[in-house]
Amino acid sequence: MRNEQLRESLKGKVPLFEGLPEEALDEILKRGHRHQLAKGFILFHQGEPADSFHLIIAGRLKVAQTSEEGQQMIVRYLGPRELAGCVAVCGGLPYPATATAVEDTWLLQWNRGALADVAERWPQIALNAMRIMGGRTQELQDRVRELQGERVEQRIARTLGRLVVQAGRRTADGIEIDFPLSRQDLAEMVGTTLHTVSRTLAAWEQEGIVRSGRQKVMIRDAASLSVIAGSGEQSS
Amino acid sequence: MRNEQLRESLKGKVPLFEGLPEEALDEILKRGHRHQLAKGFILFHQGEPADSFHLIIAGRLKVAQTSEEGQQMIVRYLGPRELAGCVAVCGGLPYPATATAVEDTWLLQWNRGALADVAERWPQIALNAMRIMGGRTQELQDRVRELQGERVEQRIARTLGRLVVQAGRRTADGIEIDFPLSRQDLAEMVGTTLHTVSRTLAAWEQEGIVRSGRQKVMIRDAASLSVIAGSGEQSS
DNA sequence: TCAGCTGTTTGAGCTCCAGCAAACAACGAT
DNA sequence: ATCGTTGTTTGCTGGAGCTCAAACAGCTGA
Repeated sequence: MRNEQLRESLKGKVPLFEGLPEEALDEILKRGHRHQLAKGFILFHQGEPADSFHLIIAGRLKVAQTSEEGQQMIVRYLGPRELAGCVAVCGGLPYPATATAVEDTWLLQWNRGALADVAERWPQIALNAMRIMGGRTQELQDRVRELQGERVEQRIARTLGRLVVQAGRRTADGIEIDFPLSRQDLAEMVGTTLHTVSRTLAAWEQEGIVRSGRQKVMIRDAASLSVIAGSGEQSS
Repeated sequence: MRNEQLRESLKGKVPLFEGLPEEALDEILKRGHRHQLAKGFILFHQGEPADSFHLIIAGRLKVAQTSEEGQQMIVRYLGPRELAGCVAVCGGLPYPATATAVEDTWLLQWNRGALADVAERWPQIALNAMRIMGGRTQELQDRVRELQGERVEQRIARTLGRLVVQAGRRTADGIEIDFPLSRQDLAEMVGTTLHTVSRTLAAWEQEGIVRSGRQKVMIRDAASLSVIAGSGEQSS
């Protein structure tokens, strides 16, 4: 992809660079390093000092945290135009989680110094960064609340709903989650076991709400799904 | 309290103002408005536009979030030298939660404009703000992981451990949580019911790990507590 | 084509803990 | 002192969902 195309494809759509003049965007993109990561490879490890952050041009990353006892949790998936490592680099903290490519992924990378430079020239970037971090905090708070008060089925529905927004691809018979997503992955996002996820999806498949296969989920009836997400299905 | 005493009591201890020269601290404190909030009163409501943020001089605030369905969750308690509303104001977002005084509380308040001013003069403040936000994100991630993988007893132990650090007061027979904390409150922090909290504390009281009364918890054996927090007590 | 691996399904049992209920205790106000 | 309010204790019951187990299916590479 030529630089110009790249700029076009990103213009006005990257939250971190929102509100910047075009020449700023040009300059900033020029300073980033292009970079590729094959499916399955790790971009950074939890606990490493955060010396650079990454804008996803294409592909998808899984951000996951592991506790000392070995239990894993998926923090989120990141897609095109989203940032990996932004919270850590801005805060001067180690990476709080491990980022793995779940598809072949193209990135644009800046180191900490470059960020400081451009943030000084265009303070809007610092504001944007804080807004992004605030949004993430908000999301995590919501997730804690859900874990505390909602049933598993409801949480699976919510999680799928979010994935539809973040990574849904319209197809002939529904909206498909556009990257390989196993039952185990879904379980680690929701806070349950792959067994329960499997059973739940099977039940929904009966009702025609989803269709699913090996590492594939397709939503056929988003309305029903959001009813379940909102209230936890009190039917038969 | 005179201004000078105030400055002394805060110097070098407020995370947001870390690394600032003394004259900066002076100037900043001068621009803040003193402010008092009696026990039980609300500082700000969830959803309100965040136009000011607050440094706690003395007292304690409860930060809680309520979902549309009415279920409550306590995000955290804030004590002296901590900031309320910082994430929201910095990010230009509405307050994500409601802050209530659980004791008579003295505050120092700045509006958004004042923050922008001082952050422009001393950019270190912006960096500190981001580090604080990053830390909060980290904490919330840990909490999500705990909710997903740990038993209630373990989570209660962890929560008490954190409260000891944040608000523990050494006394003759142990460390007491230094503000009124009901079973219900603890339950909303942990993600369980007051019944389970009550039962768990009763069991621990048998073993001499805690002593508790009406809105009071005292830790007598912090070591045992952290063993439970770390591994979830597999004994008889 | 077959073997091996990884991911999925499904069953059975059991446990943790939420939900309901009712009594009890501490505190504050009159 | 007494009453009402608010917080706590404790028993009982049921069910959601975790755990263990085993079979099954889809993909990959030799």
